[in-house]
Amino acid sequence: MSSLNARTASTRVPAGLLAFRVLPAQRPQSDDPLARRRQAFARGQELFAEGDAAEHFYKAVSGTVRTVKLLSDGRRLIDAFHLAGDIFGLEKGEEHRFTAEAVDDAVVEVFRRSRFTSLLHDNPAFGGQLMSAMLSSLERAHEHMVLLGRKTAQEKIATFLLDMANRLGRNGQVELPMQRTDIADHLGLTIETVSRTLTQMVRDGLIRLAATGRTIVLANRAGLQELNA
Amino acid sequence: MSSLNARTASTRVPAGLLAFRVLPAQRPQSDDPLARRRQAFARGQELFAEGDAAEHFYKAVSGTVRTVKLLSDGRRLIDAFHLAGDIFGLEKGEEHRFTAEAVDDAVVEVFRRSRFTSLLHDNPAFGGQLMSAMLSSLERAHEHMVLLGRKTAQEKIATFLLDMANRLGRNGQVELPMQRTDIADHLGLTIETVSRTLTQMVRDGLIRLAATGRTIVLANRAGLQELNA
DNA sequence: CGCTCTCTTGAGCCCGCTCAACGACAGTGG
DNA sequence: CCACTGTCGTTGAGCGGGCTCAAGAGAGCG
Repeated sequence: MSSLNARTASTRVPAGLLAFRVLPAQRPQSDDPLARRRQAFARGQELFAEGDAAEHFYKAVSGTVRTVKLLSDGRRLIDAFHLAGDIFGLEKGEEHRFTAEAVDDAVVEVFRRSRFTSLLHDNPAFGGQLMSAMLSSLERAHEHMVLLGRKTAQEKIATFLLDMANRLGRNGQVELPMQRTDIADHLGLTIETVSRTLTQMVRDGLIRLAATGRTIVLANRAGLQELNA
Repeated sequence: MSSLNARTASTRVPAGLLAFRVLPAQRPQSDDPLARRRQAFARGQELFAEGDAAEHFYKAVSGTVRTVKLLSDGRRLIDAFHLAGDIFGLEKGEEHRFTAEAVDDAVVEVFRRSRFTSLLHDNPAFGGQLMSAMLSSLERAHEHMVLLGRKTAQEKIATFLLDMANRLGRNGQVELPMQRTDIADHLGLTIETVSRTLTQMVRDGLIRLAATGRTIVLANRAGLQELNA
């Protein structure tokens, strides 16, 4: 690991897509106690960066958002992919601890954090929901630590595919929203290992790959489950 | 990785230590709204196991508690070491998602989870504290994912030592409460690699090891910090 | 049709793993 | 008192899974 796998996905975006749009809130009444609004982000666009003031937190509405941590030399880890319903970007301190970027075109609901503390008092039910979301996030994080620390490449990929299929799959197949680099940086692997492992899984009859490589058919779910350890 | 490092620390305990004691609460008035009590656990003793009903959650008072996840073949990952003040064991669902064991003789404060939801309503301040503890836990988990997924053995050990020194250290030295196996299973390494890396750090003048190997002097904190990436 | 981005595939290497042995203690019992 | 036993940590030798470096094939787009 001489260069320590610091290759990072180019996140450049076609210039025309860079401007974001503030969408009208679903119900734009101004007395919404959560002060939420909707916002759309184009593929590759940054929602917020590590170190930014954490004035807002977010709930994914559609599309996919990745939260990213970087080491000083560029090595990258994607903590999580956030799909519809997932809450992210809520911080204890005053700054965001990671960067959030749109994996594909994504729409999120934006909440003001300043309302957060008062909300816990005025609306304990909302606090409970938030606590529940935090606990889910923590569970995911713990599971992912086991994956990163103790699973083989094959097991990592199998776990990842089953998870994505559970969250996005239809009829035994998944359309992955992210590219190989993102998968690698999520699983603590290199892009080459991800590619090779998928190819091997095709040979083993566990999955089938569509032409683009983004659509994956789970040909042998039981076989994948065995690798899920 | 043919046996995939499934060697696990023996957690057997001298028979005489196995009985635990329920300590008198600090202020044993029965109107404590948090319904807390204190409990002591001997080295190696289990607080709760993965799959147990999650009726309580815990706050470490003294000593060290590890939370552990196991794969089916015995591979082990220690999510975290919990020291005085840390909250752990709070679940979203009805079951504990990991096992908690005392690393050394430890005392914890035990909270009833059944009080949890009502507490959020009756005592929003407590809810805020709990939320804050959850967010801290999440931050730690995210940092640890970067370590597990992207750091080298040397960097993992350096990060670990600095973290433990910040939490437990005095006068530039730390008395580690856990054995090498625990360190390995926390960092996603083997016990041999932990041992070899520490030895190499001694050779490099970064640290000094006491005779027992548990006490570590940070001889060159700046050097360790550089490895912290 | 050239340019860029993404993914795949090959060849070879190295970091951290496996397997193995040993030393230092602590506890235990004859 | 010392032999016996189990635990914990260290060290050595050798291997292999996943990495690095490199090249090339498709797909999408201006």
